[in-house]
Amino acid sequence: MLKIYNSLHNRKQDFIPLEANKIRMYVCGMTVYDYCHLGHARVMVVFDMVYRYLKAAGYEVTYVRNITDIDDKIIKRANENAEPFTALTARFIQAMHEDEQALGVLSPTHEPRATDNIPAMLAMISTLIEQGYAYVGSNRDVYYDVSKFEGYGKLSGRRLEDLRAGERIAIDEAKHDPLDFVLWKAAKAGEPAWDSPWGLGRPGWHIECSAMSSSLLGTQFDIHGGGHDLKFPHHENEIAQSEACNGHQYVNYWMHNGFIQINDEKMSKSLNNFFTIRDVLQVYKAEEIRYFILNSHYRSPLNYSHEPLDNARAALTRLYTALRDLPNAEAPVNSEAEQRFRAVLDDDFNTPEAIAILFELARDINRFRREQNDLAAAETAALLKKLAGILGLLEREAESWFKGSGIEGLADAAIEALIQQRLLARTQKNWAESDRIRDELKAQGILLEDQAGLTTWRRV
RNA sequence: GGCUGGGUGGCAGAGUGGUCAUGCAGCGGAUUGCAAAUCCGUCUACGCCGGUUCGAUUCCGACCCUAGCCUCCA
Repeated sequence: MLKIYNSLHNRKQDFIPLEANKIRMYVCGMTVYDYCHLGHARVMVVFDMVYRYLKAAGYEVTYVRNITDIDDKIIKRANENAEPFTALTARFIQAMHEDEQALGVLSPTHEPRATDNIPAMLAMISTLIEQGYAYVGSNRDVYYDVSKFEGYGKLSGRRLEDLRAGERIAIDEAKHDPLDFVLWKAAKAGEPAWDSPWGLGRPGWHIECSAMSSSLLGTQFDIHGGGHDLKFPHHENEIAQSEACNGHQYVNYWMHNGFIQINDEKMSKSLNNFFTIRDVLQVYKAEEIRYFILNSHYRSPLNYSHEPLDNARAALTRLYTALRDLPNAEAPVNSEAEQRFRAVLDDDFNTPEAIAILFELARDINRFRREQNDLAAAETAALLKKLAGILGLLEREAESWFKGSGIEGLADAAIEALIQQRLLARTQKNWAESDRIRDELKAQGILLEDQAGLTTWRRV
């Protein structure tokens, strides 16, 4: 039985989909005005893992992740660059897709863009106005009236009085209440704008998710995910909009992933302590980043530094070592290891425990090899690959992990030639020459390993 | 101030009312020409103070420290 920690109730709950064997899931995606950073990588990878596991668990999953391609930051950045905002967003959507592909993130079922869904947003805003949940402000902006929605604050555990007592809410004369949020923003001269019953303007941020999720998944669906910082106000406002508009519960299970931190502080643009995915890919392999993310629980904070990434490299090397040079085989069906693997993922996606099971399998494989039980080794390796694949790990060939691209440094053929020379020396028990060649290669980052009369090599 | 979370061995990071996380590192052994890899064994833990209990790192309460949200933010 799958259990999910539901942020709406702050506890783990049995997961029961609205429709048997089908899951409808929505995740808040990126605002595309810059390169994605590691925090975005975490959302991508975490929910990609969720998506993969739910499918592997036999569900038919419809996964929607939106792209916010119009908002204040986009307009500002486009103006700074003196380019149309559409050129800016097209460029960063492309970059985002490249980053996702590098990280082994599967494409969602749908990837709607805000600018393609303005009519659905207008319809929703109209309904909210008709039903008395929204009003047109003195500045022609349309606002949501939070006082009209009884459940406001239920996701984030806040009460309106507490929020009003806060000192950080900007005073805005156009609003009835400082907590009211904008649904439609009237355009200033020169800004991108769409026509609406309230004049030219653009949608507020929150309305896009409400409108697009409803369009693609229906007015009520199973899982809604996003970064922890979106819980308030973004997700709270989505609930207010959708439930007021549709008159029933919006989302059954809310999932929020924890942050990536730098020196125990949140990674963010304002603190200027962020690393883009492509920065990190200069130093670490994509699979190492993926391992780093999945080796902690998705709700925990995750501190970024070279140590856990180096650790990921060592850990993946151990796993790929177990897989190396084994023939293809059928994975055993419904093994004890697989059952435990599924059980820990059923427990709110406990990926660190799942990874621990992968290491048990690696040890089993190594034992079988030692016993010369090649069939059992190959079958266990197939199981290891199968289970790791649910996490999006160990999907490449072991040899390519060890030998890399070979673009830099010694060519594969040159390495092989030196290994042949060394083998000759070894048959003559010329250990000095043998060790000299091994040291020479080591100096160029090539590690030789002699086993059972064979010499294998890898780049380190 | 209000609301959420955390504090685990040298590091990272799970978990549990009473034998084992896991990976890296360390130590001992096997194997190896020597290594590497691998296998076997092994040492370092549960912020602090009380309470419940036969027994708490795990439950409860106080305290200390810490992160996040309350403003755009994954």
